[in-house]
Amino acid sequence: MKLLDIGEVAERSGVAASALRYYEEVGLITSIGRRGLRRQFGRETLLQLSLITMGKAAGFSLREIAGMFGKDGQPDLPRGQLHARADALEAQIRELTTLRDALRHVADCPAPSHLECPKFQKLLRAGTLTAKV
Amino acid sequence: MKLLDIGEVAERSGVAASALRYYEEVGLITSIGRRGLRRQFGRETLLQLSLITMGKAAGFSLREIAGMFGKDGQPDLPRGQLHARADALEAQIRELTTLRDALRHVADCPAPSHLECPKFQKLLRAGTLTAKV
DNA sequence: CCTTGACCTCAAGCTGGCTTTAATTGGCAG
DNA sequence: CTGCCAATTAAAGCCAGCTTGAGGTCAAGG
Repeated sequence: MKLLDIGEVAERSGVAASALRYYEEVGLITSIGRRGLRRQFGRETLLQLSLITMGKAAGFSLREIAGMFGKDGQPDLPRGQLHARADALEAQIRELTTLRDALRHVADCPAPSHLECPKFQKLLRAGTLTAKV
Repeated sequence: MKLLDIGEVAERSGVAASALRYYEEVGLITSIGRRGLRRQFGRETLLQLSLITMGKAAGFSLREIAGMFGKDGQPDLPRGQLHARADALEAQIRELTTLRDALRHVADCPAPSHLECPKFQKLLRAGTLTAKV
């Protein structure tokens, strides 16, 4: 199995080498040896980085991501917790959808004041996070 | 129009008073006067905070949120840019959906190594962020 | 053999987004 | 009028997640 220098991993994953070192430091990924001083990474690291990047995009912290997948990319958590995560994600997806619709509404609605527009207010109230206005 | 003390805004919006002061400092919200020392907020602030909270949940920075809505909650941006935002959100929604599915897969799939599982890999590759593995 | 350039370590620094602390102010109930 | 208590300010502090810089190492190519 061909090993990868950190530079190659960086290039192929789009994650900066400094960030990769940081990820290793905090235990998110593992290098499987050195060539001289240089860390060598296995190919599976690229897949792990896909997961990490995706998790980050999803708004999870590195700790949370580590907790979801374990450093080898295998799940550490019991199924129930993984499902709970998935459900939380679904809630977030709904939030995002609301926001997207709100944005589109704002772009298209000719009303002078959006905060007054009933349609807009309804959109806002659709969000679970909405305050007691 | 009844004005609100910061404490009342904090309670009703779920945003800490210190955070509200911070938001005002960076221009995200505006108080419309003082009663003695105390800031007074209008009711529209609550709606603005809904937007802000939602935007944050969506992973936008405060700067970005400010740019989307302006401090009065009205859009600053031309329609095209708002639509572009909405489209970006949609992309993020797809990412999240992929992640959610990946999580569910991991929870349910009995395969010993998920990184090897073709179904899982396919899920990963569905994400736009996926590296050149 | 020598140079080069990619990598190394460690420490410090930075940005964002707040929170905390300390010392003060002032509206309002009694 | 008194005193309480919520609110005020400025400055410092904190966490995450990296990046940057200085100074060092070493494998490979010419």
